[in-house]
Amino acid sequence: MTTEKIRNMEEFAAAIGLSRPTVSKFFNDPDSVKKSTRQHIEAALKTYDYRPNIYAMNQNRKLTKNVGIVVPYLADPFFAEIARNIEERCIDAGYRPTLYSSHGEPDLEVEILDSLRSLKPAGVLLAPLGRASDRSFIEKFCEDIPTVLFDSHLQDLGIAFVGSDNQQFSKLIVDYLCRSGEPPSFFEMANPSNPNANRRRQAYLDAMADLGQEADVVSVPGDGWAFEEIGYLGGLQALGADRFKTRTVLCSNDRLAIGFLAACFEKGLSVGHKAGCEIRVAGQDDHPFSRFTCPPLTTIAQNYDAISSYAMQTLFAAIEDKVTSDDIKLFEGKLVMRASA
Amino acid sequence: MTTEKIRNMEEFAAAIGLSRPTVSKFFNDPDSVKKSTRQHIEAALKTYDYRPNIYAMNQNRKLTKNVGIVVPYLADPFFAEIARNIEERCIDAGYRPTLYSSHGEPDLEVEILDSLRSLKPAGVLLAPLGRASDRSFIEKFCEDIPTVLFDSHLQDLGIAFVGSDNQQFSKLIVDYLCRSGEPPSFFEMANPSNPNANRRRQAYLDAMADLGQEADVVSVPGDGWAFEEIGYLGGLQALGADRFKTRTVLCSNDRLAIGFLAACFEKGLSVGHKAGCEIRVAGQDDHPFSRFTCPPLTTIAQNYDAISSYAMQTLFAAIEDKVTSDDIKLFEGKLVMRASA
DNA sequence: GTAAAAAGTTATCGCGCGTAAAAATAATAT
DNA sequence: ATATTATTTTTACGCGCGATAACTTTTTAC
Repeated sequence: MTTEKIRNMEEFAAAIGLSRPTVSKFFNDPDSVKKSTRQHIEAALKTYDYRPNIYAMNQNRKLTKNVGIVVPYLADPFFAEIARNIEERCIDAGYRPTLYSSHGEPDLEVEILDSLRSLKPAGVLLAPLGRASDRSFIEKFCEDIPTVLFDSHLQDLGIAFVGSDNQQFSKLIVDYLCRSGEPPSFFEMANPSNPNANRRRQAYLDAMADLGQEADVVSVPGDGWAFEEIGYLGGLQALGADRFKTRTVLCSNDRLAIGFLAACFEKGLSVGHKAGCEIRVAGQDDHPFSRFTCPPLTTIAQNYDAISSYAMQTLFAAIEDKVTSDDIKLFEGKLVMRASA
Repeated sequence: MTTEKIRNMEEFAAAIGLSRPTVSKFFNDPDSVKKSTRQHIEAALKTYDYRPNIYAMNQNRKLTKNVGIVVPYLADPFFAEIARNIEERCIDAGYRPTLYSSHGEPDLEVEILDSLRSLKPAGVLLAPLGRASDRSFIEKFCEDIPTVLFDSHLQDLGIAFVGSDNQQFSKLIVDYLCRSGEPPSFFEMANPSNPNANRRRQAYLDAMADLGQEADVVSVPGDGWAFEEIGYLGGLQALGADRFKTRTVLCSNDRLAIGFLAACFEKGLSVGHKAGCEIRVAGQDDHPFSRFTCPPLTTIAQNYDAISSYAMQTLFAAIEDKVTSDDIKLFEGKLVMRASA
């Protein structure tokens, strides 16, 4: 065990009797060296625990294997889940993902993108803050670095956008609710930063019009990312003031619905579609926790897998082929019927 | 607007008529240059949008400003929240945090720590996977890089451990439950990877013994990090088989409790401490969503702020003073009384 | 066994910056 | 005006690796 600490590739190469360029070639593609030397290196790797410095590697490379993932709010399990999904796919594809959260703050989003440049990423998957984002800044960023947007669409930015078909989401759930009972009121926060919220409201209005029903939108105050609390407080207020025209409430998203359910509980309203229940509640997203609410939340499931998978594919295609296919891919949601509506 | 793109510090220095070392000094400490040149640089910084490359900066520095944050499972809002808290504190302290999630996989934890070395971090805040962690590997890592452990304690590793006083947690909630009604049964998963779970079980047993009550531990199968599902499925099974000796259930943690609440709901059991309720349920952690369960969950609140704050302080003290104070800091929890128990 | 192909070596830049010592310039004191 | 001190500049090297060109050695082919 002459385990003198190996400090760099030079020392490692010397220790195993090879030249540095050969070792370098090996790390960039193990098959680019002769099989015997490859095995030699691989064996030596277990004796001397040496690893090339990733950041030094990337410094002078024309194309790195880095991928930046930026989400607006990581404490939201939806983004945590989708980030996890994307990270795994990146790793499997041989890339090195680095995850960032804007924590709901536009300044931080800018800061992240700025420092992301130092990483020289091959590409970036960005779920922007939405309305609060510094559009012109992101625009510049997208010009320099292949960027696929997801979740939140910023018109004409990035090489592609991958998200959910909010039109279809709201249409689907409105149809279901109307078919199975009373037409729904729509519950939302007044100033959503995420543009999806606006599309969902509009889709609700359209769907209701299609069915010849009278729409009823209840907007409650609140901004930021504490959706459960907004849904809870707003729900208490709206229920107390009897603002809903119907006893069926479609929430703009699941987190709002979770807060609204808590408000219903506090008001002593029994939620569900069964006989004896006083109010039906539905959400949109199929949030990881929606299965475990009381009652379990009826919702429209985002296709996590499809979104992250397609976003990755698009990005990799762009990286490898330098295609700038400015397309928009929207995935449909699936109705998930549970006890709440 | 002679906005020729500035590519590096060399070009930037040349463009503003200074030498690179002077500019370099400025970026490492704006006060280390004359006030007039400092103002000169700061003004120029707005004309030419140049930023030093962070990774190149760190390459040849004895002490970087990088801080690694590693959590076991980021899709758990508890870790997401504490990570957010720590990240903000790092930024405010002038450090650059980078966040990693092991996604519950020991291999990935090792991989993360390995690649973290390339970052040359000044220090690392690590919440290990726990039982599943590669202890000897982490030990080596801690020898090389100042590391503060949090949440999950690995004996004798790192320069310090910061976490919650699980003894006190369980004692507090057991006392409360006994005082306010029937003594609790303890609901847990059979093979928790997090060592806190074991401490909580033991603390439950001790607390019950202290009060002269008969303990009742119900362990349900399941491993991994899908605690809600484990609590839900296990809860259904345990309730169905009538395994609980009492009608008061203390869950090992809030996520398990959330799943258990869903099981209770499905079984038609009304949860709460009010008259007419059939079962009381309590958790431990004060998970971000526990306020919004139906009914809201009575629990013991972890002191997020104190934990992250103290962990940061300890790490920075160690970085700056090179103190290796191998101490353990446990924060007490606060009883949060809500409707569920 | 010899030529051609493949693989490895040496050598030298380059990436974008930190760092340290020596030399030059500027600001302040006497 | 000279000495003193504070800043800045020059110069030079280092970090850990990628990339390329010109050779040399080994392997494969015939």
